Amino acid sequence: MVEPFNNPAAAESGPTREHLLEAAGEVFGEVGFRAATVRAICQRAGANVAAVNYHFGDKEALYSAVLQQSCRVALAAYPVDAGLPADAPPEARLRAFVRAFLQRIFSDGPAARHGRLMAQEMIEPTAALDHLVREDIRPMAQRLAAIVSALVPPGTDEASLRRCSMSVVSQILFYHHCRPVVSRLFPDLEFHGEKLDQLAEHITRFSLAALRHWPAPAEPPAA
Amino acid sequence: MVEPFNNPAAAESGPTREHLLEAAGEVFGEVGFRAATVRAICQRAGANVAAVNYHFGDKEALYSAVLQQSCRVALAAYPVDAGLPADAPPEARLRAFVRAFLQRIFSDGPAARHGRLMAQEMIEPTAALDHLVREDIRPMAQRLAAIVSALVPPGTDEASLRRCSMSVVSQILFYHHCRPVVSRLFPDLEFHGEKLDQLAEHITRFSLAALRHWPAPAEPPAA
DNA sequence: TGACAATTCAAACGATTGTTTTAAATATAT
DNA sequence: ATATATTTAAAACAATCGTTTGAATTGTCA
Repeated sequence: MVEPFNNPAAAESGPTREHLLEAAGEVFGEVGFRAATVRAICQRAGANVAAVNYHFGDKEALYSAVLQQSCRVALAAYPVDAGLPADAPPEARLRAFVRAFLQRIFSDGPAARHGRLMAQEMIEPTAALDHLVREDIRPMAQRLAAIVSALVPPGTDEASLRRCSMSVVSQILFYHHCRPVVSRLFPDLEFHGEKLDQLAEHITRFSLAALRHWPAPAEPPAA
Repeated sequence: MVEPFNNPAAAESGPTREHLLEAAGEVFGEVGFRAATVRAICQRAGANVAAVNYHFGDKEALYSAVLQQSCRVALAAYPVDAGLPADAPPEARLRAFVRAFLQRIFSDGPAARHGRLMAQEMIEPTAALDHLVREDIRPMAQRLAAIVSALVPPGTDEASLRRCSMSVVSQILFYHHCRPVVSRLFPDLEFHGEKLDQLAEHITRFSLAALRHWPAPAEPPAA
């Protein structure tokens, strides 16, 4: 056996594999999948150039492993409900959702990598995205939908509900996805500490104002 | 003279240069700056491999030219105010702004390229972004700020105003920037014709509901 | 037409990419 | 300790990249 990368049991072996995952997370997050070179990753990991192919098969398999691990790390660091009971008022749950999401994206630690990786995945989707949407993003979207559903008038149709959910997340993701433009337009903006909390508060208030005053569903046309 | 690319007067010479701009717009829009190869561009333009360096100097200069031209094309195809008088009611101006922005991004024609190029510029900003922010994005941001300013209560502070503007554009850009995830979550969503108008209407209503009731009373944070 | 500039072309250059090879080093088990 | 399997290491591979070169071609004006 000279290629342990397809051995599921060996997936937790050796420190080199861990170092590669760590280094690859940094490099991929900094320059993206395509611009990242296995040589740069291996150098940062203190490993040989052949280490990636030996431990993971090829560059893309390493990237896939990085993406899934970074998602786990980010969600573990900043849980969706931030320790809030499921029966808390929807306003509080929305506020917690927005805050945790922003922190997950703008944190300094390794949790921030996931945000950068996802942003790059939006430009050049890889096969790893399907797995991620199925396992992590869809459940999160359903959680938000539940919160939004408790805020809009009862009987709001499904399509409006989905669009309202997206109006909420869009405000969160915007500052991250469009950071190059945002920081050029407003160089004084910051995205950590108290400033991040203020941003979360703004998004929450804006969304609450819209959702609370969302027009009641129109009368369905008689069939 | 064997390098006409730095001759401003020669910038409008020959059909090859135009073909290169056209082909480069397509290729850059499809795969991004880094993944695009000058060979692919030249092949699509029916030109020699050396044509890019001859007419533009290097690959990045060609990209810069493409980015600026695509911005002009997109703004010409879908103007910001959509032929609306400046003294129209702010609600109508917001609706026109949102609609034109969405159409600019999701159009099928060459105007759509600009959206894709900008999305990639968010991931890997090039030197061309500074010029673009200065010349096109900032004026557009100020137009939106004027509309928003007419909708929120007078005396709203500058920071809130900026954040509200961003809450509006964020909803527009979201569907474009996160399309890989959105279309995996909701495969039935479409972004053209009537569906696009409905989306514009949603974003307008959501934003109007929020802005008209700004500032919304914040829920006291859960203890 | 003839001279000169502008443009195109095939070919190659130098650098970098992901990956493979082959052998040496290390760990593990008998 | 010996044999076996696992892991590391240096070197090279084949492919592709942006760019350059120098000659051939085309266009232009006297």
